[in-house]
Amino acid sequence: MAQHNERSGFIEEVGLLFEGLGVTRMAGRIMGYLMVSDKEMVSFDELTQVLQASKSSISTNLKSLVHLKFIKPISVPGDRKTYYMLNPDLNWETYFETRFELLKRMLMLFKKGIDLRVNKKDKPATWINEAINFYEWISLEYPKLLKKYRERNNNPA
Amino acid sequence: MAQHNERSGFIEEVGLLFEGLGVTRMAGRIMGYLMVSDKEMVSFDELTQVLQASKSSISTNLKSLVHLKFIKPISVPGDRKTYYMLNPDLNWETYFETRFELLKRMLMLFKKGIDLRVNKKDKPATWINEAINFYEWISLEYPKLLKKYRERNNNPA
DNA sequence: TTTTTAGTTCTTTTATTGCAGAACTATAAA
DNA sequence: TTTATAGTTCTGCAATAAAAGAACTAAAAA
Repeated sequence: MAQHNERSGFIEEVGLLFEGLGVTRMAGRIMGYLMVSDKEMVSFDELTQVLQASKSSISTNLKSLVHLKFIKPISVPGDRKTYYMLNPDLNWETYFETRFELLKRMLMLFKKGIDLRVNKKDKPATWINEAINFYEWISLEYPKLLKKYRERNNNPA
Repeated sequence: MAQHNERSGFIEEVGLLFEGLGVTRMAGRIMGYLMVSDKEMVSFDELTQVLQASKSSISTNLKSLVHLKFIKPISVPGDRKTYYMLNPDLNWETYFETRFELLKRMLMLFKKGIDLRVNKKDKPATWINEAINFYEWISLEYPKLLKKYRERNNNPA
């Protein structure tokens, strides 16, 4: 990192945390920099310099962050540069809804597991049924939870 | 796979799904086999054979599944073999609570981000504050949700 | 039209990780 | 005590993926 201060530490932390979230460490660093930069939007070139990374890596990772709707590209007429900012339209509920897909897949799989068993009352069957019980419940409650948040925020007190 | 039937397909599916959950594909296959096997418990050796995998891979993955409390080793006196079964004591609420840790880490990080900003009212600050708003809310609701499930199941109707 | 700027895309390098094979350990059986 | 069984751990290999480097494209500026 070019500058060694609290911010570069923060940027690395975001990098590591986002890495565990499925994007690359570099994508996380970009998010981190956008969060602590004093500018509202940051150019491609600035990112390569401050993150000491290659253009190719920055390019690829910016694309993926745009695709995930984490950031938003800004183009200004008469300026060939593209700027990027944290996407104000990102809503976290929607992001969390993608997690819901995984829950449903898990549920489907457990049900298929039961179907494939000869004995549907023994210990493994009981284990699977308990999983089904939980996943069925959470698959029902999870969207409710997000809906509740959405309502609270769209109809503020 | 030794036998080509619906079950081996299922086992592969579990492998892929669990892979996305942070364990290895092989660990997922073991889970899959334990789910569709007609036996209540399965030996180390049986796993190497039915999954056509090396002893080392099976050994390592069994250890990790035991550590994650997904499975339980069973030893029988007078029998040197160790058997494994789906852990009846696994409770999914507890498993999901580990997800909660990540939520808290995200929240902490966003708060740190705000602290590091000079301007705490501009667009990036607003973006972070919205994230904080969401994560603060879900960090509060998430444990409630799991508690509700626990109560429903410990006090069955 | 030529040159510079800005960024993309393709190829190569490097690091990580899962798995196999083999050597090793412990324990029960012969 | 020796041998066979059951499983662990260490080493090496193969596959994957992130990032760098370099070649390429598009468009504005000179």
